Amino acid sequence: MSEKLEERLLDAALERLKTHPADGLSLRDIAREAGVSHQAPYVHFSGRRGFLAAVAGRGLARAAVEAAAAVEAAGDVPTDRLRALAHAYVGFVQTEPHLHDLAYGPLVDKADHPTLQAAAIDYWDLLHDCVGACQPHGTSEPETLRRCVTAWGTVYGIARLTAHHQVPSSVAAGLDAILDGALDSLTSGWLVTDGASPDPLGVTRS
Amino acid sequence: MSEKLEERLLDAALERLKTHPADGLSLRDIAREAGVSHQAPYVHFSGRRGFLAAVAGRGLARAAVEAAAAVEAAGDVPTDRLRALAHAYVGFVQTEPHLHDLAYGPLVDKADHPTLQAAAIDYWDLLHDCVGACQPHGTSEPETLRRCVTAWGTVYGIARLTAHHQVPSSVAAGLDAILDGALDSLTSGWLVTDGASPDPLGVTRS
DNA sequence: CTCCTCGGGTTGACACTGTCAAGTGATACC
DNA sequence: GGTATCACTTGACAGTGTCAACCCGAGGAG
Repeated sequence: MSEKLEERLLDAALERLKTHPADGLSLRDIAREAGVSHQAPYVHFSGRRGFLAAVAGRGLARAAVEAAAAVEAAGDVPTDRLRALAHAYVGFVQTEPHLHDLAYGPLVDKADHPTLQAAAIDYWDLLHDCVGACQPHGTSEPETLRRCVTAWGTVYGIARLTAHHQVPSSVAAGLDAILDGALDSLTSGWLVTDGASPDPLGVTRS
Repeated sequence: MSEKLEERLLDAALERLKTHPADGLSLRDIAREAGVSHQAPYVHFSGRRGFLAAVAGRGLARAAVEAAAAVEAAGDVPTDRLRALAHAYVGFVQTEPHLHDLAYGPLVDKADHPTLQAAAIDYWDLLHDCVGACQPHGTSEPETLRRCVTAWGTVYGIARLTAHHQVPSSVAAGLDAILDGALDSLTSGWLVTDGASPDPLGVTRS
């Protein structure tokens, strides 16, 4: 009873998400677990979607903080920082796949709750910073954005496919190697500025 | 009334999936639409999960057939075929994101229905063939599998992120360019056989 | 022809869900 | 003291998935 009810409900939902997918999550169940009536959540949230969005926002915000810490701990080399972000992201998807699905899936819209929107922006900014720092001088902003999406998509896809057991387990076991290989491939491709054709000899120019 | 009820139910569900996400799909609603009682689906399917799995199987099987046709139409050059597969996959995710989510998401397990399992295997085999044909001579099978997962993950991630409007719309508009760039990056990286460090000068050896 | 089985479908019930409407009680303010 | 507000409860309603029982027509066995 120490915390406020609003936070207790969110934390109970996050706890359940660790083991159960989001679509089966019941407002009444959460309320029961918190020892309040089935209508209590409606005082703090605008229906089920609003509640789920708030849950996703809280969870994603925490994940973003963890990821930022991992990036900081990785030192100053841009590719090391990007790699740390990628591994943090994969760890997030692996340990909390249902939360990740909720935050970036169709059950909820970023417009449903401001904290979700804010957390998504924080995470995106982190990605943008890490990818941007890996770009050679003179890379245009649109190209950087495209590379952000490519990098995110790559890590996202690999992480989600393995988290939901869609790839042979023998392959999933080597997830880290796959991820590192994909990142190497991405970053080495970035050494070429946009529009230009591949020019391996240009890699050393700052 | 011409078709069998089983197929009418599946088709009605696939139709609804084109516009509504799978988690809100109601068995009773589907049954009503087909003009039968709310219990009729249980004659043919083992509960909701079994029904959803069958729906996903039917939809994924069709998508696999379309993708295979697109690959064939692309000619004989391996990278062209892989590119055709990637674009077909992205088209599938873009036009039927909810069906894709259902087939590869946590709402359903491949073990829930044999047709889903078979369709998933067909699609995977298609991927494996296309990726395998792009590998230089002597690439080990485990390495090929890893590259399958990397390629699938990359395309899957980029497609799903844009389909669910998680990236800035200005970037999503250039989806094809992003996809082609990612594929170029992947395939050029594959010109190096596994274990060896990057060696740009070796790209021409067969 | 009668009897029986059985697959495809129906009806009815149950527990459960999200959500609307109204009520309650304490706390803060004029 | 009165009153407005906030956090919460109680009660209802429609809709859902699922279990159990029933029904009915076609097909085969005797």
